Amino acid sequence: MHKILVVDDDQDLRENLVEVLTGAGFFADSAEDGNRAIEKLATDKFDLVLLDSIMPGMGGMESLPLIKRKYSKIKIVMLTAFSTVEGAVEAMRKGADDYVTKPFKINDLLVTIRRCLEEAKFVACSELLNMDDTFKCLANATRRKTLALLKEHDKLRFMDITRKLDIDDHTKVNFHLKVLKDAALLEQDGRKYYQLSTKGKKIIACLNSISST
Amino acid sequence: MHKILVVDDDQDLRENLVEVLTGAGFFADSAEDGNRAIEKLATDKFDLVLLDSIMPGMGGMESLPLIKRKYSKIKIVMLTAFSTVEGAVEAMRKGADDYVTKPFKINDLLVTIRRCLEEAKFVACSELLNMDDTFKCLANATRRKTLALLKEHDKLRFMDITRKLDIDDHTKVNFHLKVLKDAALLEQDGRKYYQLSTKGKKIIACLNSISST
DNA sequence: AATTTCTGTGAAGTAAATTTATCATCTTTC
DNA sequence: GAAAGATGATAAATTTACTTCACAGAAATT
Repeated sequence: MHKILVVDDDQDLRENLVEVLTGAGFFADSAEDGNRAIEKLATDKFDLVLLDSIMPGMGGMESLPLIKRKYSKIKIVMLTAFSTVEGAVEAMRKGADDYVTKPFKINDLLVTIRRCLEEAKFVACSELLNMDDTFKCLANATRRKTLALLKEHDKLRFMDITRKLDIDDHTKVNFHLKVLKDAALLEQDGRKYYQLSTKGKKIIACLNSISST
Repeated sequence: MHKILVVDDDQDLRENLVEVLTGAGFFADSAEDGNRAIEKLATDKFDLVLLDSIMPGMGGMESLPLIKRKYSKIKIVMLTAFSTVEGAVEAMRKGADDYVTKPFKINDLLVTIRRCLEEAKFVACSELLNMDDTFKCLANATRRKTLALLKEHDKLRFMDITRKLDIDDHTKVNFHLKVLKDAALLEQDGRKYYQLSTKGKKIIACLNSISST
């Protein structure tokens, strides 16, 4: 069962939402401002936070990046009364997963919540642990360099890669390309050009986010 | 020099923007709808796309996900006249990096553009290639499992880890913990509890994003 | 104080990954 | 159609990663 934290200074709305969410099959708890929310998040595990943007004490806009940074997998839906395009854009830039304007139809909110949770569907660690080939592949600098090359040049032929890697023995490159192909990080088109597969692109994007932050 | 593609059906605005952007030190080109934009992106490399949301032919909302999926590293700033909160949220959810409402002050737009490009600043591949220890670490399933365990339990002692991994020879676990520690993915506090380091947390978050999408 | 559990080291052996070397085929190009 | 370069398979040699074993001090239990 998914756990949702409702953060709003309006007690009526808070209690109401908790009731509705409970009725909709969620576990729901609530907090009256950003500080209390962060406390609750520290002790209890939640899947999603409904966050009011303006509250006495710490507001949603302030607590949003704090929460997102610490609990990156928790989905956050901003709930706001005085909504502007700028505010929405800022919230999304800060890491909100969705943004709902008050007053809202409760059904719309439920749809939004379900969609966010669906996106969060987390292959936990079981799948992560099965990515043995992928990680073994990435363990080698030559192969990572090859991926980087293909990221930059889109398509390359065997000897292009060999030369760009500055490796004189082409059979060594051949070995690594095979490993990469077996791990499905790259593929060859009809003309034998090597290119990143979808999986490969995803990995590269991810790796860049590791090293850049 | 950064290359920017202006996509708008209004010829005046298009030419104007290209001129201003060129004056501001960018290379700028333009396209009059989504289809033409996608064509231009296929032949030429761009760093950022200014995308009008409503155009005859393929609009920005339609082309946005197509562009983002194919060229994940290109930043996209939506430019829109009839702007609503819902529209802004939808655009951001679809992968826009920012959202500007027409009419805009040219200076505000430049600020937005520069910020987006700054964020895109790509540690290229040099840094990525130096992460040898990190990747070698992740190449081993036992070590990944250890990271996953620590992600879940925050702090664990040596024998806790050994038992949870269901490994009878504790010295084997010791070996892997040492490798993880050397790669700075985890650390020990004064009481010898093992926990994820900042780097380790970042890596784990990243790995989850690989497997979940 | 004696005993068990926890935490760790280092050497030596085993397994796996990588490199090197040898050879085969397939395309272009002349 | 022969020569030259591009591509790739396979096996042996080497390097690196991993496991096992023997041992030992610290901390907790009895």
